Amino acid sequence: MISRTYDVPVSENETAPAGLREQKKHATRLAMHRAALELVAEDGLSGVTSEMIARRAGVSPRTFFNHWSTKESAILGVVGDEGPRAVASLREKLETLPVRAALLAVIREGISRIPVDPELRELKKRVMAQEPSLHSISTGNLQAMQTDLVDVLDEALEEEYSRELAIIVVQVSFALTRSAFAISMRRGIDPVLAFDQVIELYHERARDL
Amino acid sequence: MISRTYDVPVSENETAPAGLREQKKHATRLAMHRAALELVAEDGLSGVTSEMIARRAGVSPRTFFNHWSTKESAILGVVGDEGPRAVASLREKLETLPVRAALLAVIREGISRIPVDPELRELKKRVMAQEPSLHSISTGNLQAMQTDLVDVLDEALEEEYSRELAIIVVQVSFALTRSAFAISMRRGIDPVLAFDQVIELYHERARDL
DNA sequence: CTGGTTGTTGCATTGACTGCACTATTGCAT
DNA sequence: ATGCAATAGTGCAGTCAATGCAACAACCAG
Repeated sequence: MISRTYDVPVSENETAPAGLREQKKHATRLAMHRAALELVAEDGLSGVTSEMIARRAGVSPRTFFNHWSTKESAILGVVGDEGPRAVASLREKLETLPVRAALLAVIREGISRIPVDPELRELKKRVMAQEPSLHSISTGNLQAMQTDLVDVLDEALEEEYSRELAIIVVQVSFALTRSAFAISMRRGIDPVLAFDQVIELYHERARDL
Repeated sequence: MISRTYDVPVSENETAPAGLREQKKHATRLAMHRAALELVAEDGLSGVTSEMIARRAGVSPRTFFNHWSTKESAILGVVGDEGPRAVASLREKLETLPVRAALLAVIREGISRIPVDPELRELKKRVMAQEPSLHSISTGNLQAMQTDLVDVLDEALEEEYSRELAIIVVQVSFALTRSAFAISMRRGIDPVLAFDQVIELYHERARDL
């Protein structure tokens, strides 16, 4: 069978300790992610090639692209397709929660699933600060899922302009998410914590500006 | 002097009829933009190369990249750096308006500056619908300006957590902008009109979901 | 007409990314 | 333990986006 590209999250505390095979694969992935961050921190995004990253991680250039679909996704340590999980989770929560609350809960869940390697956080913080173009890419990665969520909400809301409302609610919620990431990076705090603070600030103070 | 990349908006009703030179340049730009949209509508983003676009537009491949920094920016007909103008405008409006209103006014101003070619709107609508990855890129282009606006607001707000509040307000405002573009594309209506509707929906209905 | 400016082009090059065929490990069943 | 199937890693060749550079052509101002 053909080897494919994964783009699945990097983490140590992954579910399933699994076999030796999985472990090695994961170690390779982590090595590449770390190498990517280190190199970019040193020489800047444009000063680093996929080949350099591969070399420092001790793999062939081809292997690099078997794991990451782009150079940038290796740097960001991205984040496979959360879409399906998010959709299911949203459907479930909509049975007991109002729209906005349900959506925010789903997002919070997603954020808390991001692995937090204390070693890499500082590195990533520095990299994100010095390479703004990565921000767009990072947030772009979320975009895919948004469409699916809009569909779910559109279906759930049975009002007039439900599609428009769904779009707005999803966009605004992800705006809060991006704010949380920005603040989390800026202050080096846990993303979930930042998210909670953002929600509070938004409700208590941001509305009457 | 060296030829540089422009990435400046495509429009017919541009300020300054200018000399023949300007006219030709503009015609070339428009031809490329149109060619890009047409080709992508026909064969999809990945089925189109920069060379094909250049050929259909009747220019050399090199000229293509003299005008557009990426293949995608030609498709989107992107929009040069509105940053400085937006910053100045925001500073001015902050003297008479509250933060959120000032920001929204600046954005509305920016949207209304986008040229609206009825011929191309339909084409673009189709392309955007069938190529979701362009959405991320389109919104990514706005991201650059956001940082600057955050700085201005941070400075203007003299509260605690002013930076955090500034981030949130800007992110949310741009979320509304993206919503407006999405809806504008979806229904084929004027972006400014869509923006106004979004603002109203947000205030009147989206808050209590 | 003339010279300076600016848009256009060709050429060569780098680097991201992919398909394919092949090797090397590992997991599993016998 | 041994052999087979599945999957991770590799090498290679190729496509295409994007850029620097130098020559060239069109325009514009005097």
